[in-house]
Amino acid sequence: MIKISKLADYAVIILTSYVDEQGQLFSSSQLAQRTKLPEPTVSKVLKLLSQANLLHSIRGANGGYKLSAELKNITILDVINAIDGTLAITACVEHANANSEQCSHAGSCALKGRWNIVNTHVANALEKVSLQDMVCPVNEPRTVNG
Amino acid sequence: MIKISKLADYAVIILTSYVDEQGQLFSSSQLAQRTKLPEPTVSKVLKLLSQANLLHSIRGANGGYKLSAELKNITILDVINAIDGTLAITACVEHANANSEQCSHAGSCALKGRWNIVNTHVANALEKVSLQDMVCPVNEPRTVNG
DNA sequence: TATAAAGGGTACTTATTTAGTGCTGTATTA
DNA sequence: TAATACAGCACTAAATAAGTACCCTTTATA
Repeated sequence: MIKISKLADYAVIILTSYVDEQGQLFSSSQLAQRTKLPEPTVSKVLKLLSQANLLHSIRGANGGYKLSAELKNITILDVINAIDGTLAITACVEHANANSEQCSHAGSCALKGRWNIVNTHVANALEKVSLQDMVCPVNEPRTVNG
Repeated sequence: MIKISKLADYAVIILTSYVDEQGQLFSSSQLAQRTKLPEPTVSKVLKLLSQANLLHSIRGANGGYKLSAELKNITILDVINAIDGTLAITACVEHANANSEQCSHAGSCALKGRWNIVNTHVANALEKVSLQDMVCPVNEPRTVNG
């Protein structure tokens, strides 16, 4: 099954919880409360998001996290890259990115590098949806060109 | 990490191995030899592909499998659907398809149903790539509009 | 008509991946 | 300097996927 990890799902929930207070600073415990997700998990996600510069962190007392950009400028692809690392649809693509090697079937495999096409297509698709798109009401007209 | 299952990967390898003999009938052991994949696994994949009508199976002695359609008319989405069931990017989408229920965070979750947008985009992306696209040489010009 | 070849289905075991948790360290403010 | 909050690392447990084995059904051919 091709699916997005739960952590990436949580990340979207956490980030979109800023929707009406996009300049605000929230601590990890506040975000856990607001999203009703377990705090240790929220904390883990927040760390990953700040490493990827989707959130800006402020340490010390009264610290917390705030958005580095507006929700409309953060894409689902950004979030997935932040949580799971670079998008890699199959092992072939993964290895190709990591160490320029072909997979173990390279010799007999007619698909050499072909999965990259699929990977690019999926990345493009994920890049077309912003977090703002994820949060706006269903009955509100939107334009997302597939 | 968002990735395609190995079985789906194998399925693509197996199906594309027909490329120069698209009308031919091959037994599972022949296909295992040709693709250099383990026979039990090939056999498992073949069953799934024939259940999804991507392959037509012929039972009995001298039986085997042959393509139900030309490679150019089979998409990556078809293969993934055959192997993994209907594409469902997140648990939300999965449940929505299965039993019309919202996920456990539905009450507090601002994303209700929104993952469907992403799901649709990814499905569209996967539908744009055919097995023929996966097999033709890299240096041969192709047109795949992302 | 018996036998062998080949697909069909199911269930089980093992391996891999992902999720979740906890502990310790560092920075900052009151 | 004490309290608060982020940072990083490592470990455990749970879920998922992969691989394998077994027995059943179908059909061609001797």
